[in-house]
Amino acid sequence: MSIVGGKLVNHLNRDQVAAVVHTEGPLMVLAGAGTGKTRVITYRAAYMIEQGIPPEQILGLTFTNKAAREMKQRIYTLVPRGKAEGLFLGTFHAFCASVLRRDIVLLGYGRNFSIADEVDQTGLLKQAMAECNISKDVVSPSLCLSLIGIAKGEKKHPSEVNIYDPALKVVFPELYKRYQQMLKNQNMLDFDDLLLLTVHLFEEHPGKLEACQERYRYIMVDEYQDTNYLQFLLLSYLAGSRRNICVVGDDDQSIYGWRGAKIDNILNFPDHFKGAKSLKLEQNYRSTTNILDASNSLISCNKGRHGKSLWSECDEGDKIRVVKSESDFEEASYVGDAIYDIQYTTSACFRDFAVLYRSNYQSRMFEESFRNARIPYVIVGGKSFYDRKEVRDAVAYLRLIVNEKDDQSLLRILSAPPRGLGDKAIDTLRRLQSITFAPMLDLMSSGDYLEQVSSKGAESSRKLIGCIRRWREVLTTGVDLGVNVMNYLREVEYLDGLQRMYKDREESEKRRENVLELVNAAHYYARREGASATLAGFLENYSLADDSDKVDDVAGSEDSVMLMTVHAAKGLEFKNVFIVGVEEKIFPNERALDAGSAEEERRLFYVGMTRAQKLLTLTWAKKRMRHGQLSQQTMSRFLREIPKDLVEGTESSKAFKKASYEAMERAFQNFNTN
DNA sequence: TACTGATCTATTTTT
DNA sequence: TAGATCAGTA
Repeated sequence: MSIVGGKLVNHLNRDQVAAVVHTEGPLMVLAGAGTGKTRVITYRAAYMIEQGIPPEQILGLTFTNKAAREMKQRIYTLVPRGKAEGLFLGTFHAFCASVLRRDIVLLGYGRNFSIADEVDQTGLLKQAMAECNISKDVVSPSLCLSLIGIAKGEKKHPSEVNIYDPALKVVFPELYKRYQQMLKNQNMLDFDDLLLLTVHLFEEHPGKLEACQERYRYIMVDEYQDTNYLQFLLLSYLAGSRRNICVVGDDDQSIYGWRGAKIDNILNFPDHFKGAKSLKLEQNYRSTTNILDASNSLISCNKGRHGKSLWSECDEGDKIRVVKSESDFEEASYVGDAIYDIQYTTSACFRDFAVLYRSNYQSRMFEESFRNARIPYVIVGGKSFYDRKEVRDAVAYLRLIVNEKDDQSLLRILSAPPRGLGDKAIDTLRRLQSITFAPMLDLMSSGDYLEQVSSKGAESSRKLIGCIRRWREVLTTGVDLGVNVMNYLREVEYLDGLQRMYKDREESEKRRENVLELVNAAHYYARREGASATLAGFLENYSLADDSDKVDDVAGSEDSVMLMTVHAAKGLEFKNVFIVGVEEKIFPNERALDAGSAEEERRLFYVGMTRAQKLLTLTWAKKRMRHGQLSQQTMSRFLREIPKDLVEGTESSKAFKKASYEAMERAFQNFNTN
């Protein structure tokens, strides 16, 4: 029982050790916030390797690439050099993508499939609605998409999905079918398909499943509370009769129910895997006892929990600050002010602070305030680099190279930059496709098409297609990826086209830089992967990159306050945390309440609270602009659920005065001592 | 076809 | 408030 010479017990507490050494048979570890969940997973992997289990037999599944990356790094430091080689540690989606890249041909798709993102999905669905003659006034595309997601996540036939809207109920199965057909025609998979088709593959080709079972004999799953039915199914298939499956999670931190996560998976694990050992980790190493007690008492308002109570050897610490402001504006300036104030008293860096909110739009007020106060900040999530229009356009050009059936991408680039191909050309393509079912890219070089568009359109079509075909030869080799991507984008007239698309000089330059940033990413990717680099591989990386991946890009390099949603903050910790907008209808979110997710909102708030190590501040404002209108706000129910004796209440205007008074006093003292 | 300005409307979280 | 969409014009 040793890890790199030392005894396990020197690194871990009793419960953690128990989890690490239980390697055979099903195991559930209920790990509260900050109880060393990652430590257990990484030590467990290291321990197994040390026990002589070949690393390639270990499969670790996470929800984010970041979590996977961090665990991998930690495992590598725990075992002797080279000993962890071959271990698979990645997201569910990445794992499924890798399985499908090998065998998806068996399901009638091409191995060069593209992965549809939300924009592609919406485009596809809108087109499906148009073809089925369904007006978007009757059915909202976004609702429909989320229902499709739920249907897939629960592996349900479209007619089995619970739909309250009678109009949608009637057309849903048809829409679903059409949408799915369009995806397949374009050789595209949406995120849910990655999981669903892997399950199909295993069901229809048992040999493929057996091969996987044979290879991956030990399975570990992080954040098990966020798995949906498909993921559960996948896991139970993979675990097979060996049942060497270890899941780690926290039912109190299940915050993705709206995306189909089934908290029941973790609540019922002992039933699903009979004879499973179950362990609880309750010693928290992160927060002060005040923060823990407050969090515990908030979460205890929920029903249907495994029931856990976190404790800590840390001291009491400061009380929770609850700050009332007159307005959203005042709230934002208070937070800025408080950051400076806390910096003075605790010598904290900017990166020791996080401002957490329920919804992305809430960031704006704080951005302005921080800019004025000269506080460096980083916004995590929201409209990220990859979501920028010019980046997406550039990616569409690349996707078309890899997957010639990708009509979504073709439609995107047709008028970016404008090249005389507009509605007319698109109509023609659609019409032709409804007859021939050929990819639009092919149709564009057909005589029928060229005859029907203007001579200018025909000319630029020929040019565009020629260019794409030429570069396909070059780019699919994967050689000099960065350079070639750059030259392709130039030759296809995208880079220079930016100037025509954005006539404001400054703006077009900015957008050009962003595209070059993407080129750069391709370059880095190519360097990292060496000989195995392919354009397809780069695009897959891009598609599966998640929001938390973008955290370290910036966080490591600069000393900045972090602004993000509570969802994005899961798994992170900060010395000082501000949860802002703690008001009814905002946190808990109004629509979530309507949807009956009050308990999930509470768990979300719990996640936010437990991010704090030292100081937790909860702020709310009496008035704020909502939908462009002034609205009177009331304090969130969550504030009432925290015991009064753990709280120190203030009003921001008073706190302001107090802070500035203290700052003056300090300055005065400094003046005297110097 | 492409661009402009006006109007509408929706604001939850995202692998 | 701002983004998305639409209708009308060059």
